[in-house]
This record gives sequence, structure tokens and C-alpha cells, in this order.
Amino acid sequence: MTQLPLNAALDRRSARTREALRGALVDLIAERGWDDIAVQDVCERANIGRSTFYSHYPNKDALLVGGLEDLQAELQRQAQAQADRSHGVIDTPGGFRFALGLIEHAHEQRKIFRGMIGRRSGYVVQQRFREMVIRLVSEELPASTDGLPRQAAARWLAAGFVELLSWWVEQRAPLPPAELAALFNQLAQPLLQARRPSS
Amino acid sequence: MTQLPLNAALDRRSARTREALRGALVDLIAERGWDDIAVQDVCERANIGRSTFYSHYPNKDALLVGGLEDLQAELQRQAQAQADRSHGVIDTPGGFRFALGLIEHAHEQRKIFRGMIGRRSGYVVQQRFREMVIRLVSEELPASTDGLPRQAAARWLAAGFVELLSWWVEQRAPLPPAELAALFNQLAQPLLQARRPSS
Amino acid sequence: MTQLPLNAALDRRSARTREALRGALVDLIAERGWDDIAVQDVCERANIGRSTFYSHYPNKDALLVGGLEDLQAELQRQAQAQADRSHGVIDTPGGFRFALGLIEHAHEQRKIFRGMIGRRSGYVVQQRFREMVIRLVSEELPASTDGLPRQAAARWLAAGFVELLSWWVEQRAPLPPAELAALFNQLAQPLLQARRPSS
Amino acid sequence: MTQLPLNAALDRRSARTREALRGALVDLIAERGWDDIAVQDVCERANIGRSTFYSHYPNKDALLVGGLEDLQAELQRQAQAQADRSHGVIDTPGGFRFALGLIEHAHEQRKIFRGMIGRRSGYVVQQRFREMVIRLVSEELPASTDGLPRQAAARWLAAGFVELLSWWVEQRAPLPPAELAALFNQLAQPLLQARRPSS
DNA sequence: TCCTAAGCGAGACGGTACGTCTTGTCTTCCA
DNA sequence: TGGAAGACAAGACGTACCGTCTCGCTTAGGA
Repeated sequence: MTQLPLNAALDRRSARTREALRGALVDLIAERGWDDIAVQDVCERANIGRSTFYSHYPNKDALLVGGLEDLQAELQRQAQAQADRSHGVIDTPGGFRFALGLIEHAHEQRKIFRGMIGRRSGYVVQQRFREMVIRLVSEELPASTDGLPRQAAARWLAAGFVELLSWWVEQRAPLPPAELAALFNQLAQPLLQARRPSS
Repeated sequence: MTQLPLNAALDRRSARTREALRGALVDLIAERGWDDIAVQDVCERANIGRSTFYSHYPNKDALLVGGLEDLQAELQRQAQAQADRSHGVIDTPGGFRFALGLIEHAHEQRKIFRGMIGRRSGYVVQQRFREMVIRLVSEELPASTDGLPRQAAARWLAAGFVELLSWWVEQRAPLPPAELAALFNQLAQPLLQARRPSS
Repeated sequence: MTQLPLNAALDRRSARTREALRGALVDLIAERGWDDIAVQDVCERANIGRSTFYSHYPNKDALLVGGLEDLQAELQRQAQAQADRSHGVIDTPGGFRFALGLIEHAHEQRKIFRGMIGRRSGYVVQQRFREMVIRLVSEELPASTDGLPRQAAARWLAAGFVELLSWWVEQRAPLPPAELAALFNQLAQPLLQARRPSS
Repeated sequence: MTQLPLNAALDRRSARTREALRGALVDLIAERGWDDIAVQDVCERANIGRSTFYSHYPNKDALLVGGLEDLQAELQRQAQAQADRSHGVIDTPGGFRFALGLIEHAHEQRKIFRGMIGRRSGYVVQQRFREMVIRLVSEELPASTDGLPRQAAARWLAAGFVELLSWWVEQRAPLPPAELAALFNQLAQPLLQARRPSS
């Protein structure tokens, strides 16, 4: 009956397999873009049998989604931390907190992002990424967005943000992250003004 | 530019084939969304041999692009006509001329647009469609867009527009086209203000 | 040469697939002749996916060649056995040992041979079959074949043999195999006389 | 259905087209061998539209057959001439009259014959050619061929002849035509001896 | 001289087969 | 017992030919 604690090791092994797959996927996305990658390729890169892949994820998509969920969690953690740091005193004047973090992340991993949301990406990746950004935007969007339904507003901003990012990430001499974030927040202004009706 | 009037009949025959293919594609996109369509399916629907398809288009993509080019041309024609009608007197007060036309088109062909840019679409379609909108926006975008490079501004607006359209087209009780156009133009305002520095 | 005894079961599975394909091919050749058979047909008959076919053989040709190699090996084994039985004592008086075996084989499988070398066959089959017979003849051909180069002699005899077989197999009331073999050996006599320079 | 003798010129035009096609085919056979030639290729080489090809011949085969019929007629004419020259006096001592003519023809057109009956040929060509040789042999074969049915004897000889020719034509330093013909006649001897039972 | 029937080139079209590629399932063996 | 290896079915892809067809041009002969 010593089985229960055994599983921990196995799980750890599983985790390492998953990790390897995720890493391989990221590498390959950076190299070739999503669409030109076959499950086979990911497995080879990760030194893993193709059947093993399917025992972990039903899809190439699923693998990606897993990765993006991690990224989202991380960004939300960052945003939260930032909110906590300025413990309500000034409250980042009219800007989205997630933006800078995500932009900086994209900056550091420029190559991967180029594969993900740039030219050579694929539908699923863009779609998933956009969905993630929609969730991030939604969380910081004020309740009232004059005229426009909240969901539509979130999508407008998220789509714009993603497109901006996609443009920025392909640039040879890009703006500094902070400026891009500022630009985004400026463009988003009309939808944020309702935020502090008094001021 | 099949200008030579020599073999008009052949061209006419080809044109009818192309037409049939395009129609079949649109139908199928409306029914199942881009990704679930095989070249074979399009051919069957259009009553056309698969090899004939390939003698006209190298790809499923190419077929789509052809269709979108037509749509773009049509919308530009409309926009131009509208501009001519108000022969410069009032100059559509601060709005994009293409918007209403495209929105109305989407309204009439709601089902097709749902297949094209809505949930079940595919990367290529969205991408191609977005590119088309980028071109449309670019044409009407004023030269100076304070701070933001022109290309980035166009992409911001186009992405937002597409996303808005995608959201709108899935609604059960959507706004009237005119109101959506107004909303878009209002959201685009910050980038258009540079337009009339004098006023 | 899948010699490693590691995964015997996989090999066994493969072998059964190959067997099925070979059988189906033989059947179909007997029914329609080589040229009217598509890879697809072989697969359907063998209850095997077309892609599986291509993972075993690159061609329809390759499948055939495989089968012929087996046949050749079998015939050589028979000829050897026969030679061993009469351990040098009488040494089949002036005749080719492979002939009777092959003729009897053709007799039993008359239908298949009709498809293979008869009227409705195809170039590849005839060619491959002739090559096999050339090899068989070569092995038993004496070193010196007065005047004619050895290779030419082998081809003369093989071509004649195949043609004879092809004629015989189409007959309604054919000679008994032994008589055909005798006939062949008689016709081959001029080239075999050099065999026993003493006599 | 070119029955009416009205338009001789049109027929002449047709004839020139046919000629061009035949020439192109021969060229291409010499270059690449039968199997690697598409109808398209023949047409391009002959500067003729593909549809025109099909208005003359139903097949690539038919084009070939036409050519071979001409060749056969020519060879028979030669053989006849030779028979006439030696107006029965000596009657070519035990040899086939067609052989030398055909061999010399093959010698002169070595390249074409390589394409036709050599390695890179195709089933149809070999088959057709063999049939022609069977007809040629049959015509000169004596009535009685001890034991072997006449048809079988003709096929044995024809197949051997063709194979010999095919071997010879691929040689780098081939025997002189006359010697090859002698060799063939020597090999054919056993079947010809019945010819003059008296002598 | 005009006109009319043909040969002809061009190429659209449907169809069939090819060989390649990817996907997801399933089985077997090894550690 | 989990993972590697890989056989397998399914099916889309883009290519290559095939044989049929329709269309207009050209041309040579007979009116």
C-alpha cells in the first residue's frame, strides 16, 4: 500500500515531460511560427515520444493553452503586486496595470512573441492570446464605459493592444516599453475617463 | 487585366467557374467556418472538379483573397461615391467613410460574417480581413496621428474595428448599423482630431 | 534485415500487413492484370489504409519486387534441393534444374501467371519476371557458351523461356509441365552442349 | 473519316502534322524512353496543340503503332527484295531474311532502339515491337517445327531475337550487324533444320 | 471573290492516381 | 505501470496526366 507517496515521483516526472514539451513548443514558435509546427516536431525537440505527447495533451492547442494560462497568472500576479505596492495611494493614474508587465515580457522574449502574435503566427495562438488579454483588460476596466457595453469595450481595447504589440514586436528600432505602455493608455483614455467621474 | 477581347468566351467560362467557387466558399464559411472546409468540399458545393479548382487558385487561401479583394474594391467604390456625393462641402464630420458601408454589408450578410470573423473562423480569414480593413483605414487616415506612427495607428483602429464587428455580429439584439458606425467613429476620435488642426 | 529480436511483435504485425498486401496484389493481378490496378485497389482488397501501404513500400513496383524475390528464393531452394537429391550422380542430363519447378508453379497458379506474364500484364511485371529468370538461368549456365557472351546467352534463354511460358499459360489444352520443361531444355541444347566438352 | 478526295491539301496538312508527331515521339523515346513521355511533351516538341494530337490519335500508343507498322512494312519490303535478288537460287542458307535488315536498322538508329527496347523502354513498346518481330518470324518459319507448335516456335525465336537485340544495342563495343545476324541464325538453327528435310 | 469546311492552337473541364504529410488511436515492449 | 516506439486508419494536400470539349483563328478549295 505504499502507493500514494510513489505517485509524487511520477507526477514530478510528468511535470518534467510537460515542461520539456512546453519549452520545445516555445522554441519552435520562435523559430518558425505556430502553423509550421507539427506535433511530431515538438516531440522530437523535446526528446519525447509522440504517443506520450497525446497522453498529456489532446492537442497542439492544449499545450499552448496551458502555457498561456501560466503566463496570464504570472501577469495578474505582477499587476496585483504593483497595485499592492502603491497600496491605493495614487493608483496608477488612469492606466492599465497589466500593460507594462506584458509589454516588458514581450520585450524580453521578443522572438517568441514574434512567432506568437506576429506575421507568421497562426489563428489559434492569436485567438488564445487575445482572449487572455481580454480577460486582463476586463479585470481593470471600470464598470461604466459610456455607451459601449462593457464586453465590447474590453474587446476593443484588447484587440487594439494586441495589434499594437504585434506591430511593436516586429519593429527594428522599437519604442521603449514604457512609452508603448503610455501610448496604449493614452489611446485607451476615452474608455477610461468614466472611471473617475468626479475628478 | 485579361484585356484582349480575343477569347472572350473562355474568360467568361472561367469567370463563371470562379464565381461558383467563390459562392460555394462563402456558403460553406457561413455554415462551418473556414477551418473545417476542405478544397474538396468547396468543389462539390460548386459542382466543379478538384483539379479545375487548382487550375484557378493555388490554394484555399487564394480563393478567399480573391473574394476579399472584390469586397475591398466595392467598399472603396462606395466610400468614394459617398465622398463625391457630399462633394467636399461638409466632408463627413470626423468619421471614416468606409465604416458604415462595411457594417451594413456585414449586417446584410450576418451569417457569412459570423463565419468569417466570428468565433468559428480561422486565422487566415481573420488575418486577411484585418489586412483589408487596415488598407481601408489607411486610406482615410490623416497624415499626422500625434505621437503614434501612421501604420501603428491604422492597425490599432483596424483591429479595434474588426473586433467590434466580430462582437456585434454575434449579438442577438445588435445595435443598428448606423449606431455602431457612430460608436466606432467616436472611439476613433482621439486619432482623428489631428485631422483638422484649424477647426 | 530487421534482425534485432527486441520488438518481435511489431515485426510480426508488419509482416502480416505485408502478407495481406502481397496476397491482394496477386489476386488483383490475376483478375485484371497489373496495369489496371491502383494502389488504392490493393489496399481495399487487403483491408489496409493507403498511407499504411506507403509506409511499407514506396511503390506498387516495390510490392511486386518483394514478392518476386520470395519466389526466386523459393525456386532456387527447390533447384538446390533437387541437385542435392541426385548428389552429383546423374546430374539432370543437360537440363536447367529451375525450369520444371517454375513451370509447375506456373501450372498451379495458372491464373496469376496469366495476369503476370500473359497478355494483360504490364511492362514492369514482365520485366521484373524476366530479370528473375535471367538470374535463375545465369546460375546454371555453363561458363563457356561458344561464341555468344555469357550474359547474352542467359538473356536469350530467359527471354525464350518466359515467352514460352507466357504462350503455354494461355493455352486451353496445355502440354504437361514435364513436357514443356523438356521442350525448353531441348531448345536450349545448343547453348548447353559446351557443358560437357568430353561427351 | 477523311473519305472525300476533295481536299488533298488538307490531307497533306494532316500528314505533315502526323509526321511531326511521329518524329517528335521518336526523338523523345531516344532521349528519355517511352514511359517518361507525356502526350503533352510530344506535342510541345512537335509544335502542335494537344487537342490536335487527340484528333489524330486516340493514344500515345496509337502513335507508336502507326510508326511500327511503317517500320514493319519497310522491313518486309527489304526482305522481299532480298529474296527476289537471290531469286530462289541459293535461298539464304538456313537464315531468316528479315534479321539482317532489322539489325542494320537498329544499328543505324541505335539511340532510338535503345529507347524502344532497351532498359528505359516501356511495356507497350516492347510488346508492340515483339509482336512485329513475331509476325516477321512467322512469315519465314517453315511449316513443321518438330514437336513445338508453330506459334510457340515463332514466339520463342522472336522473344530471343528481341532480347538479343536489346542486349546488343546497349553494348559499348557491339559486334558487327552481320555477325549478330549470324549468331541469331545459329541459335535458331534447331528450329530451322526441319526446313529442308530432304537435303 | 467570297464562303465554307477543315485543320489547328489554346485551354477549360472533370476525373483518377499519385506520393506526401499530419492527426489521433492503439498495441507492444522496456525499464 | 508509465513512457518510448511505432503500426495503423483516415483523410487532405498539391501535382501530373488523361481524354473530352468548346471556342475562335486560319487557310485552301469550290461557288
